[in-house]
Amino acid sequence: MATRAGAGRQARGGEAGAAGPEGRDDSPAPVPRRLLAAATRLFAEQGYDRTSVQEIVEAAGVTKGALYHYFGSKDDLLHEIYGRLLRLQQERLDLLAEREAPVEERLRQAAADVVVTTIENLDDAMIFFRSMHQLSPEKQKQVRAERRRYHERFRALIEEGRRAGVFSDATPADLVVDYHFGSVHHLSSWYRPGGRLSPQQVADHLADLLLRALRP
Amino acid sequence: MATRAGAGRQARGGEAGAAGPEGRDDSPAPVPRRLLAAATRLFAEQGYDRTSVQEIVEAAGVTKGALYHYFGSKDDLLHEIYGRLLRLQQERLDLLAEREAPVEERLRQAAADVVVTTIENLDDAMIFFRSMHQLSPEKQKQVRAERRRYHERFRALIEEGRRAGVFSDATPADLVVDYHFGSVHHLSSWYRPGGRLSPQQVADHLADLLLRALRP
Amino acid sequence: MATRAGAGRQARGGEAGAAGPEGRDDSPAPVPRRLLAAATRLFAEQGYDRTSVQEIVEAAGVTKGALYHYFGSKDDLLHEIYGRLLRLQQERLDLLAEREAPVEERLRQAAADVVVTTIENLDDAMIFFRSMHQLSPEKQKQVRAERRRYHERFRALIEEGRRAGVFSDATPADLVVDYHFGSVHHLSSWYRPGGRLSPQQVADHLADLLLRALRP
Amino acid sequence: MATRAGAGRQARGGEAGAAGPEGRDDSPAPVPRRLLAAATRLFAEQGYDRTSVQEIVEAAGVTKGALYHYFGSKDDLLHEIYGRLLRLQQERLDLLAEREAPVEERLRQAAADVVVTTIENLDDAMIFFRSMHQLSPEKQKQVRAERRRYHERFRALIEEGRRAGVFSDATPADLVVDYHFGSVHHLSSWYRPGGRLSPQQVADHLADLLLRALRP
DNA sequence: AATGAATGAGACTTCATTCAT
DNA sequence: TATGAATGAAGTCTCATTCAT
Repeated sequence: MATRAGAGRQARGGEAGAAGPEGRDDSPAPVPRRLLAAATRLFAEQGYDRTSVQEIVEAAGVTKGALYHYFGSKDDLLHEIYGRLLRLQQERLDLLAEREAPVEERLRQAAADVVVTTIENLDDAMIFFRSMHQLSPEKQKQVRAERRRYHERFRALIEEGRRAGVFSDATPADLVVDYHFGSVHHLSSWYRPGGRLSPQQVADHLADLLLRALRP
Repeated sequence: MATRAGAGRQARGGEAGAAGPEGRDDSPAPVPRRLLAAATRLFAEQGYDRTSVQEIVEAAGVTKGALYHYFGSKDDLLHEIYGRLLRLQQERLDLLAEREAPVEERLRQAAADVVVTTIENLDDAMIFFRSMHQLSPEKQKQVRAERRRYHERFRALIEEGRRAGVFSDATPADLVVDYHFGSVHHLSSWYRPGGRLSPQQVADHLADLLLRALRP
Repeated sequence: MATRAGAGRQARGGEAGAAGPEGRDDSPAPVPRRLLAAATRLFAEQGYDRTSVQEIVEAAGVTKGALYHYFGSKDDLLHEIYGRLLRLQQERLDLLAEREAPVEERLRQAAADVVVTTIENLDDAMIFFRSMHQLSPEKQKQVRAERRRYHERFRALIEEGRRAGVFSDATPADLVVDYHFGSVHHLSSWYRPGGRLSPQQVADHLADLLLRALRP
Repeated sequence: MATRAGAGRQARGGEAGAAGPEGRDDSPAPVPRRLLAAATRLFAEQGYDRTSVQEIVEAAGVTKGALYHYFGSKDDLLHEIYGRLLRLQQERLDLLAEREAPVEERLRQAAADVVVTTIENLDDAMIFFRSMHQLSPEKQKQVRAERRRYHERFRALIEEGRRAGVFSDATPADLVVDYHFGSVHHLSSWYRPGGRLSPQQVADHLADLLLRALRP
């Protein structure tokens, strides 16, 4: 267990090593990375429960022993996929929210940004929304806590705008947040790459709807 | 085959028979009904793949043979649960949309109504959004077609309002529909019965957000 | 049991009743007859164990209750199919063997006749050779006894010819019988209706091979 | 998939390893070998459909998981049993047919040899003739193709003899082949080890019947 | 760091037969 | 004479995980 707990770090550590600063690295991706990529694709295509460990290791070109060397369980793969997306979005939201700009501008950018990064990681997002309930209760709790932190930061922006008098307060702020994130979750149900609208266009439209709904 | 083909009808037919006109029917619910109720609860609690047929029949107090007498597969149970909710919501939308009232009023009612019925059937809804991808491809196609019909009806209301000049046309109508239904899907992720807001209050707020976003 | 034991008779009784002497009977075939016909086709197509009672009753257009009214078990259907073919061939052999004709002529006709009737009842024959071991031990014993009687009658012809000096006695007679009946069994493995040779031509060739092998 | 694809080879590879060059190897037979032996015996005794996977693994002293580690399905076991016998007989026929000897001598030896090897592998042969139709259609096709190759080689011998003028051409050659192989198939229906005639005696008689039938 | 054989529990589904009506 | 709901045992196969090497 203790040994395996460190495995996640190694998996991530692998990312940095994949390409040196000189950019000339044609070595194959490291094993943990290949496993995560295979798992992500398969979970998105078939669902978590329908994807067997055997399929994952075959797609990654390794054996089961290797998977269990790096990850404590199948469940760990799922958790790592979540973590990847959550860390990315939290980081970007924190940066955007702290910028120097009118609050309505920062909210618009944050609302659009989460749409763009969700579309750019649509497999991760689909897995997130479909399979979170398949995580072990313990890990589920942890993920939910990280998500709450994200929501809180977003809600704080709305309330900041209200205090500044630029947003209506007709609707409880957490309902507004859920309204917007509902549409973000929903993206993986209908958005298809190569569709009529580019990710940025979709993002601008959805952010616009949010801002319009908040007009006083 | 012939036997099973008729089973769906009987399963639904069972609904009407559950309570006589005098309302005093203490006979046990018919077997197909009991099975659907048990499956609904368990799928919502544990997810479709994690719920075994054995658990369902035990919860319903029948044997596996009985289940397969009425339903061709576990998959059929899921399909029937979807159908139940879809038929209900489609019926209500059709009624609301044809009323005599200003279009903004009809849209507001439709937008709120789908929220209320979703909350009132939160188990069905949760199963719907989490497990639809676990249906057989064929049934998935059928469900998607019915859902599309629902969306189309909703979208037609928005476009009617645009032609009447009461809604903005800043955003493509289908995006607006997806925006709203995203929040409906999302309900099962955060709404808990007995919470701060009643189903109707939540519905009014969400409908209000939609209408505000559509203000010209 | 006792009641059902009589069912076989009724099933056969049904045969005579199917068409009156006037030949104008457009009533549907009686239920036991329809069941046997369906079972014969399905057993030949799919094998005995792979054919379910449900399939049989559906193909016959009746219900399971009806089947179990006329036949004590699935096994009974198989037994009845055997009996039909065995009775037919035994009857014909007895007639042929008693004719007034040289023994080599009678053997040739008997050897050809069993080929023709086997081809004309190819489904029954296929079931016979493939599925006899799936009968209950008791019924299997009975069938084997009837078959032995058939073989004995055939062997007697060979020995009659030997005593008359027209057949070689290089080979034990029972081996000769098995040699010929092997090829009869084998028919259902390769003969296809509408092939290059008519049933009678195939029969003549196989009888000829037997007679040639027996030349002194 | 990849794992199972290799299993067949290992199963057969296991054969060579069963006894070392010194012949003193008391290690237990390898798992795939034990499984095949158990399956062969049980299929012959009870038939393919009546033998459960559970019975096979119990007889082999392993678990179900082990069976499915080596064989993709119950069907694969059947296929492997067929393959074993087919490969053996094809190999022997090829050797015999190419010998330096008069064609009637080579045909007689080939005709007798297939009888002897069939008797020596009577379980395999019984399974072959009773259960081939229970193979998956795809595998059935493959087996039929291999069998056809065997028949073709045999038929070529007959035609060679005809061209040499030593065999009658009264009967189409393929009919002659079917005549003989019918009796080979039939062996498992009547031959019992320890009977009146030894395998070789039976083989000589049956080959003799064939040769006598072919006399000009 | 990695293999892959083996486990054992549990998955979904089928089926011949019975019985109240 | 016939129905069809219900049974309950058994069927084949899958899977996450472990462990000796």
